[in-house]
Amino acid sequence: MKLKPTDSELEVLQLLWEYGPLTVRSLNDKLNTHRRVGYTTTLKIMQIMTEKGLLIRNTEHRSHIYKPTLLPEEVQSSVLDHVIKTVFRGNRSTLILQALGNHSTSSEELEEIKALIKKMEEQ
Amino acid sequence: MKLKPTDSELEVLQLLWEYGPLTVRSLNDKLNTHRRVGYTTTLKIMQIMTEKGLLIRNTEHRSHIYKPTLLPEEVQSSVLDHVIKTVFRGNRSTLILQALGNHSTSSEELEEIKALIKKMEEQ
DNA sequence: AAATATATACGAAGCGTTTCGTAATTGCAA
DNA sequence: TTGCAATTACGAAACGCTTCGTATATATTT
Repeated sequence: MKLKPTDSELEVLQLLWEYGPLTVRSLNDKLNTHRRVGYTTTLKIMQIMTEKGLLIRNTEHRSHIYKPTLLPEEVQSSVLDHVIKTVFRGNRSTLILQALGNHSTSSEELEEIKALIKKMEEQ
Repeated sequence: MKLKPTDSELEVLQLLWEYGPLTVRSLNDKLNTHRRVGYTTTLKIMQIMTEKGLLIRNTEHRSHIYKPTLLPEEVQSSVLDHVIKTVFRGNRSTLILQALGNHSTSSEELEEIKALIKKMEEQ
């Protein structure tokens, strides 16, 4: 899967993943709790995302209801692959070490990661 | 640091980090081993990057010599922060688990990561 | 049913990136 | 020193994203 959603598109996806399918109106309302965006701007972006296949919409009623075609994990993994390729010269572990090293990670997170490593080693 | 280099800009940076300071000519040559790009295209991109402060150039000689202003780690960390914020809802460990989980990681990489976790726990 | 409100559709402007053609400049060689 | 080759500078076109105004369509309300 070869995706590179824009930041605006990601905002839309995040909200739809969090709240479930929404109309343009309600999604725009939620967007506007964070930053000021015009209704028709949001409409246009969601229409383009639909053309691209990022969203599908139910047009039975007057207010169309939009939902993502992809799961968060699918988009995350696609973006991650792209970043690894372009920013980390294809070196995945460098990315992991960067993410681990440059910031304080809580001990719960560390435990979680250790557990996953253990599981991977057992295979 | 708030950066979001384009893919073209990252290509340039990667080559400069790998080979050291270069003229437009030689960088463009290296680029063209991978894909076809016109000389003036590369020139323009590097000029814009200089305006942005991503590169600095030595103009003593006729052929200017360009080099990055930032280290790979600085750009990596900045891009990573942005991805974590926009794609992973600010959740760093989700990114790490994704990077670990979705692909086969070699046992050397796993050892490297385990070592880093150990070091972090000891602090 | 007519007026009003709300939704979608359409089109265009502004901006940044990429691309390249062409002009201007500079160094080197004949 | 005149001409050629290489380099930078400039400008513009094409494209995609974001933004919004306006037009059109569709409900709802009075």
